[in-house]
Amino acid sequence: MAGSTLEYLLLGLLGQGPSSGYDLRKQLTLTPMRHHSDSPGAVYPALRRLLRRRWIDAAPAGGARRRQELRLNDRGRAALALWLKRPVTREDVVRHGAELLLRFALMGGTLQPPALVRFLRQYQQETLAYLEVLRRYHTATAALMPLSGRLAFEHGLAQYQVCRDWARRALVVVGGGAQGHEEAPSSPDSTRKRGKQR
Amino acid sequence: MAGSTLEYLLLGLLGQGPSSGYDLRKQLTLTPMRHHSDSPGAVYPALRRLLRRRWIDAAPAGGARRRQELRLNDRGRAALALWLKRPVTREDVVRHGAELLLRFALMGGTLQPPALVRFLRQYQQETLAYLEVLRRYHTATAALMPLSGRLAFEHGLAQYQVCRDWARRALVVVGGGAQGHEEAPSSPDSTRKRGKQR
DNA sequence: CTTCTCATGTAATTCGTTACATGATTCT
DNA sequence: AGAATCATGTAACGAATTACATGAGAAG
Repeated sequence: MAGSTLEYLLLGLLGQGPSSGYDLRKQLTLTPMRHHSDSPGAVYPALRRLLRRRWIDAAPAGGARRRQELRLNDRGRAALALWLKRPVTREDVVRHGAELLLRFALMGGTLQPPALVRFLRQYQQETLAYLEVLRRYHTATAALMPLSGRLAFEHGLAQYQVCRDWARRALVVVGGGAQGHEEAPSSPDSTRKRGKQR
Repeated sequence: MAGSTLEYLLLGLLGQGPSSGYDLRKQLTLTPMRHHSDSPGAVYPALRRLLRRRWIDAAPAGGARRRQELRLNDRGRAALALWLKRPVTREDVVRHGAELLLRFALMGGTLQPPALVRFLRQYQQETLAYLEVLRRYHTATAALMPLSGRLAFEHGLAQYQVCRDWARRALVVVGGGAQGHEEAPSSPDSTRKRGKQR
């Protein structure tokens, strides 16, 4: 029942419309943000696992070439939604940041805005808590670390600060920045805009 | 000859002094920045691979308990240095960022400052080139992406902007910020917690 | 004297990587 | 005709994860 990240990525791509294994691979190849492999030895076995679970269906596609059209079915859609709606754990934030962002990216296709807001709230909360841990550790041990170790640690710190800032901004964009629990909307600078593009 | 990231991490930890498998696991557990597992099923097999390659030596440690003291030997030191001095490729920057930072963190123990500078120069160059690719892709396709996809992509962009800023700052700190090109005024450019784009 | 921590491992499973294999079709 | 691309796979291997196993000393 589990499913790897690559499987869910393929599921999400198929959620945008039926495709073939070959075209899915091409999408993985051409996307510049490639955390995942596009090798046939990864993609095709993953697709067959999805077929075995009946999360997708295969049908020979019209055309001269040997080609299978893969299509996300209802079971697959449900499995994908279940994955997307998983709670954001500390473990996810610490060790599977890329997977979390993939989940968020794929949410737009099927889930409604409130689900995005829920995700971002949890993401923000766990990120803030983790940042606090990191900061504490940093002030406690920075003096003892060798220079390169300290710098590397500070790189990690900056990465999670970006996560925090991004979550705040994303909450504003998707419309969950103001209301909700314990966030006093009386302060007018909560919707402060920074770093707009274009 | 290959070696996994975890193996090199263990090698690096042993470079700071002999230890036992159990203590190595504890170090992995207690570090807040844990990209790696501390499970015995990962650590002990990795240590046995290192033993098989004769990169470390084992000796029963004095004391009442059953305990092995593992010690990095010359072959292991050479293998670690070889790994640390590997060139920074685009592939590394795109898909193995955490491994790169681990390499940098472990450099402080054995390599000299010029090696750190070389690493950071390559890191900076590849990061800048990759950022250019990402930026181009972003301006070309941002309008077509769904909202959550666009936001996730911008998260990735911000991550690599942090990498760029960190590399610049690290170069200044380790003393390689002046040569080559660009400026290096002695004024501390505390690029704190904000990556902005033009 | 039982429980906790120390300290080391094994087994089953899963997945990704690398490399190779195979035809068919389109291009030149 | 030959090369490139399309389109799908397989095989061998390495490594991580989870869960379980074991025995001994320390602590209450």
